[in-house]
Amino acid sequence: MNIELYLKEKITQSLQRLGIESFGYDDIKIERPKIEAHGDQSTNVAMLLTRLLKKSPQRIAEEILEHLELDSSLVSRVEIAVPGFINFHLGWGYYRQVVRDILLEDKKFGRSDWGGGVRYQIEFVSANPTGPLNVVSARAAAVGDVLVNLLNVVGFDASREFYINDAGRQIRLLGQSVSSRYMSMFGFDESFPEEGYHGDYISEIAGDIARRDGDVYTNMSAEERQETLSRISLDRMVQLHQQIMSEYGVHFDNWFRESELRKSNAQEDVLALFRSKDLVYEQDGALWFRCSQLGDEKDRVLVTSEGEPTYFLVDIAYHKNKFDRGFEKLIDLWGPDHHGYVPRMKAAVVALGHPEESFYVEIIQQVNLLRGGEVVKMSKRAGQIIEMREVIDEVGVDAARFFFINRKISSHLDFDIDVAKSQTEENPVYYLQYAYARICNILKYARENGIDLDEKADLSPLSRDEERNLIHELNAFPDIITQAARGLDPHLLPIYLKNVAALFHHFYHECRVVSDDKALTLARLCLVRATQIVLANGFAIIGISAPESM
RNA sequence: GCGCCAGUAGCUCAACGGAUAGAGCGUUGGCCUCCGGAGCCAAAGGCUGUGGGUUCGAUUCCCACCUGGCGUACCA
Repeated sequence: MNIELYLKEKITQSLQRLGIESFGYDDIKIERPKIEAHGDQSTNVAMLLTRLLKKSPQRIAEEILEHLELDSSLVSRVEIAVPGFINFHLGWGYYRQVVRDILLEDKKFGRSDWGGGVRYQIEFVSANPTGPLNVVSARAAAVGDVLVNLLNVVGFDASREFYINDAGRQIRLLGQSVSSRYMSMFGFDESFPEEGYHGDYISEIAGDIARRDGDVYTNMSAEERQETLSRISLDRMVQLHQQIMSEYGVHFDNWFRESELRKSNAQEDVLALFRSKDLVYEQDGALWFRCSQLGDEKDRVLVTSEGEPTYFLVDIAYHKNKFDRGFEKLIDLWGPDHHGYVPRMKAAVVALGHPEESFYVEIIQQVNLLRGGEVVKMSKRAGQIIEMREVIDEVGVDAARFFFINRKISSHLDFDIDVAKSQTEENPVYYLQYAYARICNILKYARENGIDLDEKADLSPLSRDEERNLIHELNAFPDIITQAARGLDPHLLPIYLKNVAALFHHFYHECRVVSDDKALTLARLCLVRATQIVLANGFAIIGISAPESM
């Protein structure tokens, strides 16, 4: 049952009895106080009414209480606290019901239909196929994946998309870079492009091609060879990206190729639409978009004076394509180097005829890798890039995902490799998984001693504070999920799960589960099982494993 | 210059506008005859960068400033 709705309804009734009608009931907050002495649920309603009623909050709270009718098995005590809070202490009748509900709902506990099936698309990572994935991509992958999980759990219809920039100048540069390295392996000197890609992986790709196909490409014209090698290299990079995402547990619903978009002349449709709305003009031989009228700081070029569509124009066409596919809300996760790009893209979405709120950009802030307490310096030009591959190979998928989710996505993240790979008490991932493994062990131990979990067992033996605190926290799970989804704040989940694990460990140390007291054992096994359900459901959203033993 | 992000315990970070600002790590001291000690308990540690404002109430919202990171293309 939802105790917050129950209390809100009762308070509303009380207010009506007091003759208070014109009041924003949505502003009434029912929340869990931070401090135990303040009860299990608390409301600020009396404080909100001070200006309207011109009385002290305490006086108002007293009047509300006089007209409040509550079920005494659910709410054991109600108090008024100093500024004017009304604090509710919940009863065991309520707590037992919570455990029952969790056992009954099992994997569905935490799910809701709050989102009403609205179709979301989240586009993330979308790294250029001209090089290996870096650490920011790893963060974006974890965040995007968890966001989609969260949105789906609360009843949206969300899907994952990876955009492959497989067209344009950078792909030509890729072909030229590989071609130059390839040729030098056969003793030919082909100039390396000025803005080419210098990483070791370019030589590796060239070497692989040389081993596989020999010198067959040396006879081609430079143009033909570069074109061919570019296609081979591209396919290979995309394949590598797909493989690593799969290992990382991120399964995109769609890998969208820019080249397909270009083939369909989608840019022309955008230009035609913008022309019809008088949103473009020509100047200095280029075609400009009047985005300064739509919130951007200046107008931007859509077609260069060379007649080439800009990346921006193609990107507009891509976002139009997303809407055309029926998505109602788009979320893009971008790197910090693209935040200046947000206003123009928002302008474009509006120009396409969609409401501004239908398009969100979340900037995934940068990641500092730390090793031995020192920031690992990364320089793209020098080819010193820590690859996503190295990180997940070194620290493992569970730890990597957990650490990337563990921060607000708008915050810079210090990723300490030593901590992430440590298998000690320093590592919060193990703290959570240890709680889960311990639960599995207790259930196993009980079975071995002839006591099977009975989900219909009498729960009245539960009476300790440690039990009640744990149940109270378990009960917050659906609310945390909703909050995390609504605010696009995946980091709330690790925080919450750490609390659950801590309360469980505390309970474990204070309350012997499997004992000679059969009735108490059965009741506590139900609580242990309920905790297991919450941890498992939380792990599933974060995408980390739930080990039965460690 | 303009824009974005951040500034909270020694360190890494939390805190839908709420009450005495919380965790983890690190430090100090306790707890295994007992379902897993990868655990538990306790102590110490703070003028929430600075100054104003809005509010019954501000770490949170607004303005100004300081510090750090990033961005500011007819590149992608």
